[in-house]
Amino acid sequence: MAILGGIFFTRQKNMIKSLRFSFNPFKEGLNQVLGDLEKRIMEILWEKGESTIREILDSLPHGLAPSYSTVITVTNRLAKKGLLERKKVKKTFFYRPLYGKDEFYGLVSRKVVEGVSSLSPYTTMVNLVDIVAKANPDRMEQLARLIEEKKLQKGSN
Amino acid sequence: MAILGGIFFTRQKNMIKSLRFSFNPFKEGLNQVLGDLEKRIMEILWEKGESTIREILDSLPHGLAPSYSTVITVTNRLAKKGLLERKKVKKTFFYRPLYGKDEFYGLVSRKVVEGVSSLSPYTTMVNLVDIVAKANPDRMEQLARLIEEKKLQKGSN
DNA sequence: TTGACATTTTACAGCCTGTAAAATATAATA
DNA sequence: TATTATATTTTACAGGCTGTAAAATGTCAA
Repeated sequence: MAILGGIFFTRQKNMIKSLRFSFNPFKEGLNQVLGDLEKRIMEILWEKGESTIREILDSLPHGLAPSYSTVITVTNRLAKKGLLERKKVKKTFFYRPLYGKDEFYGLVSRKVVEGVSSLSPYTTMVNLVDIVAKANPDRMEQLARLIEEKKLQKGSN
Repeated sequence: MAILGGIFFTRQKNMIKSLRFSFNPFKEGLNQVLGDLEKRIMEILWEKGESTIREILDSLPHGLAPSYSTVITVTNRLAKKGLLERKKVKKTFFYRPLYGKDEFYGLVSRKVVEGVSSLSPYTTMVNLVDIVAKANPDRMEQLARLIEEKKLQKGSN
């Protein structure tokens, strides 16, 4: 255990540095990337910014809340997967998201789009255009603008 | 077991109709969607069009090939996941991809892009444009064209 | 009927998420 | 200081996934 600026940091055995996840397109929203409990915990932490296990537990819907130790296990797994930072203040551990919610969405999107683009670039483009056109026609202009901007950007490099 | 047009079809207990998969953007190519052995089997079937377990086994790199029963298990799982059709001719089962390789890539791409778009539409667009610009600058024009076409298409509806 | 070969059943390992009891540590208090 | 309250770590199991394969069962052909 090292002391840094008055805060005690512990390195867990299997601590992992970088973000890890898999993507299930047959689920919805955050459940595409997180399990049910994982998702509920992340949402609490995004809301509160930083919490102890006890606080997380108390924030879970009463009656539907799992046990204290279950929350510990899953929260620690989120830390191992690179989603949370864990720091000890005095005697208690505080967990804090390493990425804001939007930032996290962005990282997931980035990684997934990279992956799917590497698999089949043209198809991915076609699909995105089609999906945007169907779901948010108003975004088409936005997309066109993004492309123009990117082209200019390239030109100026 | 039902007889249809002289071909015997068997419905497995847990036969699943529609395509199912999850996507791991930290892997490469088909391994984003399939396990190692699953991938090798699909590639053999895409190449051969249709095969028996025996043929699949014989097509696997000698020395690295798993046992006959392993191939059965994994191939049947691919059928359950909606990737293969299994039909019995006389006494032997033939396995055939329900989707061509490109078609499969397309379906995966479609589903994944749908999923990630629903999570965060704008970010997904930004990322795709950025990734395309970085990896295949020549595709930028293609993308712009796709958008124009889609806009026209919408106009004529 | 007996083989040879194919298919189904059953099982286990290792990874994942949800679940939680048991064991251990630690701080506050009696 | 000994006890109690609370937090953390360890250990474990279920159920889902892929890889692995033996064992049991089915079936055609000689």
